[in-house]
Amino acid sequence: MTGGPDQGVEYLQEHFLTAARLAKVEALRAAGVNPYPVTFTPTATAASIHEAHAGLAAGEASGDRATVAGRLLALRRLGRLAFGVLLDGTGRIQLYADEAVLGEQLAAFTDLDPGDWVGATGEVIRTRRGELSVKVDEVTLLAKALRPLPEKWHGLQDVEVRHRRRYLDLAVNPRAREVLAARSRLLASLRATLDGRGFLEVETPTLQAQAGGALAKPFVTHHNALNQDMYLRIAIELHLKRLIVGGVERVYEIGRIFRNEGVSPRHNPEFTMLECYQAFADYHDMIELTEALVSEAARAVAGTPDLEYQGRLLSLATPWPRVTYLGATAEATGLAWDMAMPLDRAREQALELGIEVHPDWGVGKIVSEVFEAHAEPGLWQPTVVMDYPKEISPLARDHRSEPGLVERFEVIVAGRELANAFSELNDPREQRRRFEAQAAARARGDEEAHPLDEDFLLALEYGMPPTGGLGVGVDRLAMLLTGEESIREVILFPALRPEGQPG
RNA sequence: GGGCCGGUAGCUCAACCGGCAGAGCAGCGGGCUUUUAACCCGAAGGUUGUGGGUUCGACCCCCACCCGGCCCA
Repeated sequence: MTGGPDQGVEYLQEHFLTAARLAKVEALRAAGVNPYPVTFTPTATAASIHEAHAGLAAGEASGDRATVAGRLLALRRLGRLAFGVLLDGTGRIQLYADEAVLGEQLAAFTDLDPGDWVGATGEVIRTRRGELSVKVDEVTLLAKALRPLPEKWHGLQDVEVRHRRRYLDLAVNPRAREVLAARSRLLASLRATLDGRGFLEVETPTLQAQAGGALAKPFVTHHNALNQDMYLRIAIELHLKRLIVGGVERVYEIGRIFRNEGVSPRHNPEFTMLECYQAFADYHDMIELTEALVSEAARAVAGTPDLEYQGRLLSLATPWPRVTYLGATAEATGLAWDMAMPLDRAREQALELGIEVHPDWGVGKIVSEVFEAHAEPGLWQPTVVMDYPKEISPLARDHRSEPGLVERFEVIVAGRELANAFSELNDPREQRRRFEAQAAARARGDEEAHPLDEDFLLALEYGMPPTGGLGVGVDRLAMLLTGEESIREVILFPALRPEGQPG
């Protein structure tokens, strides 16, 4: 890749493209013009002008004056007149510059470069060719760009550069702005739905002495003053439950969590999770809440629950079908599975299906591997999969009627997990036993097993009311609602390796 | 971690079997008073990701490495 950060001051002075812009900066300063003035006050936006003058006929002048500010995307010079394309936060508006109006000042306009930030004042007109424009009588350079913009027609195509320099992607590719805006509407919708139901939004620690609440490997860091290793959180769960213990009966957090896993089109090491907890609720209540959150978000972002994803129809319209975990696994494999089956038979069936079985695994863990490999990928339309094995769910309450299972569901959409929820385990002694089983797995070398969290147990011992809890993968939801197949397209600055040093 | 594909001018892309590395846009000079991928004329712009190797000669073939994309585990 060229034009990288390795190319500093010398590059700007030596390269013919940037040298030309530097020369313009110096010429402006010599003429007493500040190429980086302190501020500027526009009176209109591209969108407000288009809205206010939609009815203006071609060749007509509106009589209205407007001051706009934005980035110059293109400049077309035609002798004694010129046209510019200005992009502001709302869209594009044409600038029309005429020597008959500007006189000597036309040069100030035609000396601009695409990429420059510009303010312009003039009458709103529609040109003979029908383009709504500001007929410029005053132009101000707001910030000089020293580097050229990517190609105006093809935009910026290189995926790596689009991600490393997202500002360029946003400047020249309208799609980048659309995705950013869609994600913003998604977050606003999630908050509105929860706020409307009386949930309080909180922020809990991302830097923790112990990383719990999920089965995943954490990032380790170090606190110098305390001389202590710390972990970046892998879930929000355990702190929000402490708040439920304290009597905050409806609480949520939308926050970043960190998992030390490989990167892929569907995994970024840091990603955004919504978690919410509701006292006096169980997992049935959380199904309804999940449906509300997702269907409202679809309406806010896409305007409809009926989407197209990866070329296939995908309807988020509720209610979603409910299936059981064991039932879905049985249907996908043609084999019967239950928690009381002999371990040997579970192993044999898994091996038949090509699943490699670890000797420490119980029936629950084996079934979960089978489910993930054979059942989950086939679930395209949103499906509520209920009643998970206890062995893989150390924080969920025992099922009220099914031994060996817990009251937990996941929503699977497009073959992937979108949401995960439980009737929360609130018996402190049972929670301690679950943690102890996890600690044993950890001692056997399972790096993803849950650590025993005494501080969380202490909280539970003061009493947590019956509670339903829910986690929703916000990035995955953003992907569904925007039709993007890579998580890197819905994260503004996805994790990338540092660029290699040349030489 | 493994396999496949890619990295050429600021950007978007060419370059046949190994034989002088090109174009469009952007930039520079000139022309042009209704353009919107403006147009016309002219002159420029390159460590072909990095480092080795083979060869009379390498963008092209070989080896290693870096970055990215896709697939698999």
